[in-house]
Amino acid sequence: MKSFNEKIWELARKVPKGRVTTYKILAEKLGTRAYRAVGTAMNRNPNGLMNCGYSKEMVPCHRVVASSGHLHGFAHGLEKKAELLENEGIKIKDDKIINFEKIVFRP
DNA sequence: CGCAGTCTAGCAC
DNA sequence: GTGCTAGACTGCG
Repeated sequence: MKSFNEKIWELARKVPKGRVTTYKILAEKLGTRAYRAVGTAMNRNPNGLMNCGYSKEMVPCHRVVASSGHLHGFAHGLEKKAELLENEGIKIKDDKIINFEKIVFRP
């Protein structure tokens, strides 16, 4: 039985490059409504903040945003998060994802 | 904009 | 070991 936290990373890891997901979706997939717990798990993810990027075992925290497509808190700073997303082809404007409904990954 | 609901992790006793 | 607080959220008033 994987830990709650492990499940979160597993789902987040499934998000393809150039796509994003939301805390809500992840929580729903886990069959819970603890959206906060999802964010907490991400913040405490043992993969290491520096691994929030381009390794296969990574957990792309920067691809996980609020349900409204707005960038919420990020340990590295929202500017860093926006930078990573733009690097994947995702446009960010005023800390918000453009065409969010088009790139959001919903299993 | 502000309050309540839900779950985990961390700190205190 | 048990209990309480805080937190990368969301929905409703």
